[in-house]
Amino acid sequence: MSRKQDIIDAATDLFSQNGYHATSTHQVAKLAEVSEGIIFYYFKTKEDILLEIFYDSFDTFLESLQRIMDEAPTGLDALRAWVGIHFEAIDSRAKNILLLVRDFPASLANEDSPHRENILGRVAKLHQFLVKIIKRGQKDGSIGSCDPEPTALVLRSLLIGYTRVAMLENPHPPEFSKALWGFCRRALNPNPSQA
Amino acid sequence: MSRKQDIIDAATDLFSQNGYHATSTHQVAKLAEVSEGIIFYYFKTKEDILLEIFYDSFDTFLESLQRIMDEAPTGLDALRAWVGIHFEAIDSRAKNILLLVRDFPASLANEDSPHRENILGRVAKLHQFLVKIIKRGQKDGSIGSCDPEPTALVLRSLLIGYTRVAMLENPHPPEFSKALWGFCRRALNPNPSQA
DNA sequence: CAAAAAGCTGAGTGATTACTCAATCAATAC
DNA sequence: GTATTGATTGAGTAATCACTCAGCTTTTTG
Repeated sequence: MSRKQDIIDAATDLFSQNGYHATSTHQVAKLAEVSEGIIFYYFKTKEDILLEIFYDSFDTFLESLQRIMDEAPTGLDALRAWVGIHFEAIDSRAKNILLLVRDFPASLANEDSPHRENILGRVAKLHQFLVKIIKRGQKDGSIGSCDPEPTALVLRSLLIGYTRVAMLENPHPPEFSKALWGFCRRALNPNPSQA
Repeated sequence: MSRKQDIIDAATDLFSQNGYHATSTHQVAKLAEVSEGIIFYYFKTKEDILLEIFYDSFDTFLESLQRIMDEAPTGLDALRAWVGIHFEAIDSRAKNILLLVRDFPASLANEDSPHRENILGRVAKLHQFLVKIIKRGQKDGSIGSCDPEPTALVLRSLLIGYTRVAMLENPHPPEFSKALWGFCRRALNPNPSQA
């Protein structure tokens, strides 16, 4: 394994466990068993380590999503699989996801952050995937009629919030994930109810 | 206004704008037009300022929720009003909420944080409010049958996620908030659909 | 009014820490 | 075998920043 990967691994461990700010580059170097200097040979700044972890994780996530879309028979199935990725991350207490949930927002909120564009670009890509999935579901009859754009945003919000809550507050028993999916299914049900 | 409140106001401004870690106590003192020393006369540590802001905001939130429950005619109406509080916070770009959304998670994630109990206690209170609202809705027929505990968690997750997304990414146009509420209403519909 | 208490100041401090750099080592090229 | 390039080291540095404290001012109390 490359030195660079060692650094990323150690940083992911420490950042997710103790938080980005509470972790020093000294600690990262120690855990990765490299000198502190080399961190700054591979990364311009400490923040760049965080960003690289984020971009890598997100891009991997987008790739899985693409695979899911190709394999799922219906739009609703694709959505279920997308939701499932989140559950898996929660169950395995995936460090990179925990890291995102804990420490990411700060740099995003600043409207003048130089990373905002890169980040929002990836988020937009995910959003478009979801919109596609919803439209597909509406075509194949597995998802009811609704405006795909806002619905995609709602779904994204729900899963972000749920992942956050589940990872920060407590483990999530099966009935919670079942309830979440049931909630979505009812909201997206193609067969209109009698109001 | 008291000096202490001046400090809280300045801290809320700066923390929400630039982030907790990127803000120094020196800056807070300057904006509040007080000496740096007095910050530590009123607060034991910098973190205590953040916690006080959080506790105040959360307690105010819980009070509004109580009022809402007393006034709303049905469970579903109470839920709608609860959702509405979030929309108002987003629309007004409420600083204390932005602050929570941005900087809070870190101290929560550590299982051994001394604040974890206080925080989770308040969260549990909110959760119980929601459970009560759902049960009430099921009794008065405005909400369909579902397990109240997990459903409350799902609703809480959804609103946390939505507030986060709306505040960090972009303004939220009316059709988004409408879509969110429509999503909830369909998921909670008392009239079962034909599967 | 005197004394005590509370409120307030801002220069100072000690510890931390992201980042640098001159020097060494390893590998590749010629 | 020598030169060049890239990889790696770790001691050093400059800056930051949360927090302290001795003393001043204002308010309260008896």
